[in-house]
Amino acid sequence: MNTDVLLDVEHMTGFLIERSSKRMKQVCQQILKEKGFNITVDQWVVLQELNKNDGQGQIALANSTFKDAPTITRIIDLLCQKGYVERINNPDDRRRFKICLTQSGDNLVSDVGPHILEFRKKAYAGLNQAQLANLKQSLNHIFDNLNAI
Amino acid sequence: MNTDVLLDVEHMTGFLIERSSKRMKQVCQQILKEKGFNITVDQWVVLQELNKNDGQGQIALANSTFKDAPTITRIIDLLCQKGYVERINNPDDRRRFKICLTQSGDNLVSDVGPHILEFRKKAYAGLNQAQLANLKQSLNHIFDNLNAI
DNA sequence: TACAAATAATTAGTAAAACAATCATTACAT
DNA sequence: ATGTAATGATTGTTTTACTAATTATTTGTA
Repeated sequence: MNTDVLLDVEHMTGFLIERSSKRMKQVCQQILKEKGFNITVDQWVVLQELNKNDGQGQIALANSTFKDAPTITRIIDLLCQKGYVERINNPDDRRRFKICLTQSGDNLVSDVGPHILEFRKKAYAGLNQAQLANLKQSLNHIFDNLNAI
Repeated sequence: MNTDVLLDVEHMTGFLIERSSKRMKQVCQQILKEKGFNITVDQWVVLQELNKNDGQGQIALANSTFKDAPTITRIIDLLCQKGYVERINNPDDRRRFKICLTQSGDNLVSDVGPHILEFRKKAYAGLNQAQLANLKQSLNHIFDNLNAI
């Protein structure tokens, strides 16, 4: 196997994407813990999506958070246990739940939100709008390439 | 919470990084499965690192693959079971193992390698060297920002 | 209407990630 | 030289990801 090929720019990119992704999650989780919030980053992502669009079914929630159905089931289980979310029966389709933030969940989103914004500021410090736009574009390009397979 | 702030460029970037990272792993895993290789992407990452630098201890391996020590322990366990890797006792320091590719592991790396290179071609198709360099730079910038916290 | 296909959600099993705690061994410091 | 700290690896627990299989309900069709 050709070591030169393995060590070039293309080789590292996938690793760098995963590394940044992991580090962002690690630091974000650390902040949630320090501030005394008893949720994981993935649970936060779901709460935030519900805050934008409450009452979604689990499949819709899975799509909008890029998680799969079993994962959403378990995250919702945990968020229900913690009282941040409720499964509401949908009379129009008894297979489906409406997942809704409780008052407690709504309050949590309001409390956590500012810390997440502050985290993002730190994460993206020193990158200008053009660089961020390029970053987004390249990431979407790779994502689209892989969806076409 | 201000929805406008949540929906701007900065907001989405973290999600896009994670989404691309996940999709890359999904597609890569799918290729490994289709081609009949009985390893996970994370196991491949470790094998590949050993191919570059054989005989590392587990801590070194953890650092070079950006995984933590317990994760490496378990990945090495699985790779040993499959016969691709061996834990060699280190007489200089009896706390430490040398993790070494077996002949079978070495063959596997040679067999898998070309498929991974082909995968990368597809993933990065349509991005030129400058765009890839910018992507790397921005990802490293974010990573460095978060290591400074 | 009845039967088959599709959909929403759940369950089970394995792998990986994070964290904390533990154990053995080595290094250091007085 | 002995006790303490640091290091390498492992184990345990919880959460997430993926796959496959299952259940309940709805849709579509013959």
